[in-house]
Amino acid sequence: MASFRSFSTLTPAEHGKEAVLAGWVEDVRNLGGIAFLIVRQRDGTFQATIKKKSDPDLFARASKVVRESVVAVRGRIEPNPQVRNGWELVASSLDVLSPAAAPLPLPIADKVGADMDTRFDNRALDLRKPERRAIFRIRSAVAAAFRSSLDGQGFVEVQTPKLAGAGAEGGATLFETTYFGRRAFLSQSPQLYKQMLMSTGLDRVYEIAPAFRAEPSDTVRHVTEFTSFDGEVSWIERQEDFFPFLEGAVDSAIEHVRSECKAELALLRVEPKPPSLPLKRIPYTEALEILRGRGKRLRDGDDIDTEGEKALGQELGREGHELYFITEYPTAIKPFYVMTKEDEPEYSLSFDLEYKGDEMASGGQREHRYDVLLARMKDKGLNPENFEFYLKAFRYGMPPHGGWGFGLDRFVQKLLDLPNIREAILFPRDRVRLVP
RNA sequence: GCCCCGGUGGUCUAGCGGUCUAUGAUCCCGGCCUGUCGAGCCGGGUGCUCGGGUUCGAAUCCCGACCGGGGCGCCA
Repeated sequence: MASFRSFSTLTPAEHGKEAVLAGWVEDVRNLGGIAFLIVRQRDGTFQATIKKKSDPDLFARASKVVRESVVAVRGRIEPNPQVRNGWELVASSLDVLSPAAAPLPLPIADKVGADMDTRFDNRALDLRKPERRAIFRIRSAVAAAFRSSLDGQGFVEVQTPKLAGAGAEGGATLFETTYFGRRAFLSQSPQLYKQMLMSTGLDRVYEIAPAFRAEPSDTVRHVTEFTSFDGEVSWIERQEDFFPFLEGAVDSAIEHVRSECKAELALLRVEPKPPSLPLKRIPYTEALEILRGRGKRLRDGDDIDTEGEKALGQELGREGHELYFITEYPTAIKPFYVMTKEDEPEYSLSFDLEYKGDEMASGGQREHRYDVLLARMKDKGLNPENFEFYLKAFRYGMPPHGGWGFGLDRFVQKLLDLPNIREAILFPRDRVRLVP
């Protein structure tokens, strides 16, 4: 059995021949003696033409098709310069394979818009709009580029558990669930697991997987379930040693999207700028100086707040840097596993990767020395007993290593200048939305 | 969690004490039209989130609940 054809695969040699094409009816235009069905497929729309004179019954049925119904149209492909594609399907028969109910809960081809909430309540219909689907083709291209970039450099793609028996890094709020009567949590990060792998010989790993945060954040850049692109690399001598993997992956994603998703970018009216490597590195203390120069009051050791982060994005954007690292954050505001600078322990071998003034990734070199790690854990008020499964990996020989956690959804948002991270997620989860 | 703004036909909006048996568009239904491509023209259809209160009178003002948008905190 042959499947229905996509019209974009038709060749000029098929002009003049019979074909059956299926799709969604985007619009029905009945002009009295002639009617046009605008039928949408994955790559666009084609026109089916029905003449009353040649088949009054077909004409009557075609005129009554409810918009967004799925139909199959049989007819002859006739070249016609009057039509947008240069050809039309002159129909001889029409099957309504799945009629659409009316009215639609959401406009698709109409001239009016819809609120985000209405759209996400009817996401499957919302995604019928080509510009919505374009986002996810690009998202797919981004993930493919990440994979291919790292696969080519000896990385192993891994999957670590998303159900965990213990909380991870402390601070962050975890979703709690039950596991055959025991307490369990949804993973907020693969951090501890990917580090454990560093002790095994799987010394370059990455993972693209969901992460869960039970933080009641209500912003355009937070959701409770997001996709994290994590990487971890062993045998580094300094933090800088693994930066090329991350910036290389990001650069290749932008390049890949620019070359492979031209139609999607045009539809979304965006042109991501390729960065130039290596990306600019700005030490935290320098970032503070820049912000002080703009009149912001900051003391050494203060975290850079959202306002400051945006201001920095503007400042660096002016110099042509959309993507840049902020390095060497104060140790106090970083997790226990971060390695401190040897000469200035109040600062750490850590970084954030910023894109257009928004945080894409954070990471750094990890503390691989068992005793120091244990001490750091206690300093942070954590009970090492709860992390025994993790510490075991450090007790018997752990290479120096470092890595990152990178927000895929957030990256797609900033890449395409989407106003809200939810636009980059098929079925977003936030504080209030759990359905669909 | 805090701050600001908002909830009007299926959808998106105007109205912000009486002139609202509520505006416009889109949509849906019916009619006309043989080349539309944001099709056009004519007619019809569907609505003030909920609960209190103020008032002679509430879509409109006040209080509360629920829901939504944005900002902050937090972070990917």
